[in-house]
Amino acid sequence: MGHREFKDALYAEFARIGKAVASPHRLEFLDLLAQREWNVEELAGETQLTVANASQHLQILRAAKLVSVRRDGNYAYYRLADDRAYRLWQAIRELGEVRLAEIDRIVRAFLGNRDELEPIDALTLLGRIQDEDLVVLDVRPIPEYQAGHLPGARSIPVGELEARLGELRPDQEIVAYCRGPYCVYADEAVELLTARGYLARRFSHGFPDWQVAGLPVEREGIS
Amino acid sequence: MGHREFKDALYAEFARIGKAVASPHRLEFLDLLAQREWNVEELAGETQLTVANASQHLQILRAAKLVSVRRDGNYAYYRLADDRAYRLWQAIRELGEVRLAEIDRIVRAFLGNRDELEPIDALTLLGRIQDEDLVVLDVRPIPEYQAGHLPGARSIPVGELEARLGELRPDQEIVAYCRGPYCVYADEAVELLTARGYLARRFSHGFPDWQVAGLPVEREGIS
DNA sequence: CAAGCACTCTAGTATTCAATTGATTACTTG
DNA sequence: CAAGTAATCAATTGAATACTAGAGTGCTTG
Repeated sequence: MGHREFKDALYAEFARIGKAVASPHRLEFLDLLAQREWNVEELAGETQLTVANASQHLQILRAAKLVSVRRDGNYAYYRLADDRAYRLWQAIRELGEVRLAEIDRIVRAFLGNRDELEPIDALTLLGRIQDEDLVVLDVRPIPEYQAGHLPGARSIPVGELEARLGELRPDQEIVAYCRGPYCVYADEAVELLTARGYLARRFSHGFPDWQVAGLPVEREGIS
Repeated sequence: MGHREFKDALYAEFARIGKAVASPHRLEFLDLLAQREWNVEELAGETQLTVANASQHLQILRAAKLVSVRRDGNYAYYRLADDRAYRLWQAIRELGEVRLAEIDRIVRAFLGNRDELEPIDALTLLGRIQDEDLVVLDVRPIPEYQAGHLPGARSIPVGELEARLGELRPDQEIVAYCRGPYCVYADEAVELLTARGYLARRFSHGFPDWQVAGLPVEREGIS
């Protein structure tokens, strides 16, 4: 084997990982799988793909060792293989921030200007997480909250927030978070809360970023 | 714009970055561009692609904002856009290590068992880099050494090493490094040096990893 | 300003990939 | 063990991508 054949074989192997993240649907899968484990039907429903198509994308992610699967009866539960897989998605996201032109245009077209929401970063939030006058609010769907959440966070999925406003004290500051920096749930929650007179901000990132940074997490139990 | 259209547009944008790293040749380009800036002909020669083909791959990397270009007369000099681009390649490489089965098989088929070469990590090397009885040896091609190297490193490209053994003192320990963990130059150097009775090891990573970790680097000048 | 050079673009072809459809497998439960 | 369900596989279609060859662009130099 010559130098060239060696390099070709090596880079071809790495490119299998690259190919795995070359599809929009597979990137969305990674973002979802970072929240909790999902079975194929759930993922297909969440992303509006057919089950067969979702399954095939999952095979590709699995072949690249980005996700792993656990079988339980009829169900196949997929999850991220490890932190490295999430770091790859993080690296792509961070590069996306450079592409401000396109991505910011897309985000703003949907959300308006997010800077007004005064995002709070992880370390600042960590420092204040025990404060009595601060409520950390997990606005993701309940299964994702159950699979892991910020310490002391309360769960109110964004769709139920309006109906459950009574559970929140107007004298407390609220920090909402969701799946990640490009997830809109927390933005929608902050917008609603602010309109109703609450002092609300969003955590700049999401639960998986918090977790992969090695910060403390809580599991189980609805508050 | 509905939730789904928003997400589709967003992930499609991120997938452009994923697609850019879905090709073996483009990954090799990233590895090379992390060493120094190259013009199109040089890259095409190094990777044995046609100039037109290399140019097209570079356009794709540029569109994904992974590389930037500087024009000087007839020449177009390409370089990595920033550290984030290298971190993406790092993330892919680290995931590759999980795929031990295939990649290790490829590496071993070419290099034999590398564990015998006793790699030294960055922090250990940093601690000993001033030692009188330690020589840090950059075995990459000279232009890459000139574009930046470890502090105090001496440049002997691996192809010239055998002829220039007289420049090395047998009583000094030698740490060789090259482009990165999957570059073979340092392995070949260590193999040659060990066979000739020198005490030689390889740095576990490469110059770009050292640099992106924020460790000190030197530029210019051949020693 | 003509010739040479580095690079890029355009077309054309071969290949690979994505999504759909329908069939099949693997497991569970009555 | 038959029926039902979740997931996967196989085959097909159309779209996207990779590579080549040749033309074209823009800069430099005699």
